[in-house]
Amino acid sequence: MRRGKVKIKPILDARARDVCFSKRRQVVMKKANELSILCGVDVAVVVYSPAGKPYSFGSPSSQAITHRLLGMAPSNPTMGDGSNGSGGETNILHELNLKYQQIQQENEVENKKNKTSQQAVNNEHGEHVRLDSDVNVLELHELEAFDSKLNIIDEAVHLYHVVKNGKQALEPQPEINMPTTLQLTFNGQRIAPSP
Amino acid sequence: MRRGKVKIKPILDARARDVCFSKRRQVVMKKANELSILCGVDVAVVVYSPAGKPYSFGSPSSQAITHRLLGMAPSNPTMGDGSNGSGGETNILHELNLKYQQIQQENEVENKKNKTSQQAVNNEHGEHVRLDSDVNVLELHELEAFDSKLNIIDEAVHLYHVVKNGKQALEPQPEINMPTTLQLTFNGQRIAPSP
DNA sequence: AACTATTTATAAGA
DNA sequence: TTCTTATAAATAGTT
Repeated sequence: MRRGKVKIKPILDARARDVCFSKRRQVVMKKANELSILCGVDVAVVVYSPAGKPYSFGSPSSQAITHRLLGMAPSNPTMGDGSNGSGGETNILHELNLKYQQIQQENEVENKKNKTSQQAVNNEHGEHVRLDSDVNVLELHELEAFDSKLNIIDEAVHLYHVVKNGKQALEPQPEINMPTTLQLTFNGQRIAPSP
Repeated sequence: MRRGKVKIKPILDARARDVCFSKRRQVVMKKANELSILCGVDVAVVVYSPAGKPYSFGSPSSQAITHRLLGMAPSNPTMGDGSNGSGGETNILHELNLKYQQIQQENEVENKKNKTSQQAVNNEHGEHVRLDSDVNVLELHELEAFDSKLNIIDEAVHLYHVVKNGKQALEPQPEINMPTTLQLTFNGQRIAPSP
């Protein structure tokens, strides 16, 4: 495995290419996210899969719009210091990105815990069991972020429809606003689609 | 040096932040370039330094990808590749629909993983306990949805921006299209600066 | 999807 | 700023 360094040239095999794409795309997005958080800068990434599906990441590239959507005044565009974390206006997207990163870190921790202590506990049915002490906290974090996310996207998409098709297009919104596929109802209610 | 793993949080020290930015920016650009070459896909990256200086990378060009994302005709028909020539323009709605399908698929996968019914129990310490299978699934589930959510937000917001302010609203940002840092112009031609 | 040998990337120190 | 270095992360191929 991995004999010698890898040559950067087009991968001909479709399967290998798709696998590589999937892995590397995640890494690019992850690193873009890390860069935006670590350095507090604007980052935007758009990637198209070999099949043509778009993936994108943007930290405060959509910051202004987000603030607009939330009815907040756009933060001062000339932030020379860059240290806006003093506690004034909160950058929603940046916070969400931070939370996202936090979730990832916590998730990694949890995964490692699971791996190391996989033999933790089994209940009488032989099913794996573990304490949910910090699990609840983790879920709360995720729920909060998820909730905010849903709200923002709904508003963004909603606004898009209004601007594009006019106000009469509010009700239908057949394609986009349908949370049909995502049965991830949030808001403290149930989350999983419960198969 | 490098004791323990790095925690992703805003770097307060300006110098350390600049150094980190410089290094990580190069890496993001490099990996974006490698991704575009290895998998033959379109990639665009825009990064603003802490000082506000823009750096960008794009496989055909960040502008072309932006146009593709918006379903606009490319400015210069340089190469008539068969990617989008199948018929008609790829509009944002279609792209968003594809993304939603993707989310749906991901959710379905996670749901299948989550088939085992769960049940909360209490351990000998009286602490609340539950099966971790659904917890893990739930975490993954939310993370994936969260990630996808970010993507959708960015695109929807971007589109909203364009529709609201017009196409020219994209151009006035002369910084974005600057291929400043990486001169890795790629098109099947030369790729790496040949170290 | 998990594993692994190897290469890269990273942050701090010099 | 560049170089070094100990450690972590990423990678491609295999299983």
